[in-house]
Amino acid sequence: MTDTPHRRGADRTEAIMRATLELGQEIGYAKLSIEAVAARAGAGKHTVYRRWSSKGALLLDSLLSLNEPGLGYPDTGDIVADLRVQIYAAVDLLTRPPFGPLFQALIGEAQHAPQVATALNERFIAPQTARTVARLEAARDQGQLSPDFDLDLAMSILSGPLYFQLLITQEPLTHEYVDRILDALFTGMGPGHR
Amino acid sequence: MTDTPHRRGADRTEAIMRATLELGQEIGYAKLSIEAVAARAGAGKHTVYRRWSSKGALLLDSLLSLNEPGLGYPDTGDIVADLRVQIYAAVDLLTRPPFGPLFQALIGEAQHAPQVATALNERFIAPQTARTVARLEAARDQGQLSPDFDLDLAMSILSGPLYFQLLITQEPLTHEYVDRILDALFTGMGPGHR
DNA sequence: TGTCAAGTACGGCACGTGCCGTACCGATAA
DNA sequence: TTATCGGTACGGCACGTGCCGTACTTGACA
Repeated sequence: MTDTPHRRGADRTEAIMRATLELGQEIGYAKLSIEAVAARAGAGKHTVYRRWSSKGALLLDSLLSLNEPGLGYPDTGDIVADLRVQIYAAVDLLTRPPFGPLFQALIGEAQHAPQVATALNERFIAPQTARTVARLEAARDQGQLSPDFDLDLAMSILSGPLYFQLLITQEPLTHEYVDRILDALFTGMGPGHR
Repeated sequence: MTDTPHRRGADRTEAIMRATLELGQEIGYAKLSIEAVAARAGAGKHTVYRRWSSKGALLLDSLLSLNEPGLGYPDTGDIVADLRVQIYAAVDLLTRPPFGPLFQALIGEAQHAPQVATALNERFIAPQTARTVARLEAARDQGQLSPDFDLDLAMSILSGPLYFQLLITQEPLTHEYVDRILDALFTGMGPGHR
């Protein structure tokens, strides 16, 4: 079964995505070539191009293939604790190889490939955002947040600084940093402006 | 002056950076090639490679050459109003062509070119951040903010969501959005968590 | 159920193209 | 003279496509 040549369909798809992740981890996204991926997977270039229109599309599928969603998105009734669990999980994912570095490179690619940007948003960012907003909304409906609490803005304040550190300042993402953001969002910046 | 062949030094540097910005605006960063830049500038490729080690380094210099700092960073005594002016200016810069789109592409490039990332941080992000933090620090020293006000965290909350929209969700950056972030930071998320 | 022909996906190879980064050349300026 | 310049040529690499022979799948027919 393993040696049989000319396997088909999902078989090849998986082999190619696996090769993409392996090579990406070994040599980095920048040096990754479709030719090398095909060779590693024991596939022809046509087979790659038939399913993916670009290196970015291939990497996005490859990354999503190893992201198991549904882990760690609880609703215990404590909105802050639940959000902490969600965002810890997101930070862990963004940090852990091979997902983290390759995902970061994919965001980079998206900056000059609009199709990749759209796909990345629809298939990863938006669902992740939706889960957090849904949890916030539930808390608001249960009276734990004020009725005029701005869900989308809260979401941006939770996510923005994380991606800012990941993509711009390149400082490490830590759970402690997440705690500080949650503190600022829900209890304010110290006594704050006065 | 225009037709004289074999001009030297800073003359050539400026012509090459101008060609980079022109071509970048016309065809986008992804399709921009050193060869095309050299041709447009009437320069040899060697002259480009002598001064810049990569396309990213060239674009960074080109972009910085048209960013005139020192505009709109006032200290009127009103911290919120002053920050608003600063961040409006930053948003305008990030939005206005040719700077905006090319800068965005440069951040993308930085994701898989560490040297570009470092240079981008040192020569653009860090100075910008420092100005904002300095203004916040002055406000804290003057008693307008509480003594334990977290300057760096505030900076992240101000910048993060902006870059998140610019790089990830690709929604338009507006002054109104800046206002909402400032509101959240200095007056809290509605009555907020309770 | 068994056979076989048509259709499809495949691996492998070769091709032309575009851009890379380097090397060399003759011309021009300091 | 000497360093810098524009221009050109070069080898190398990866791109995306076309073609070929093979292996697998499908389904009609007996």
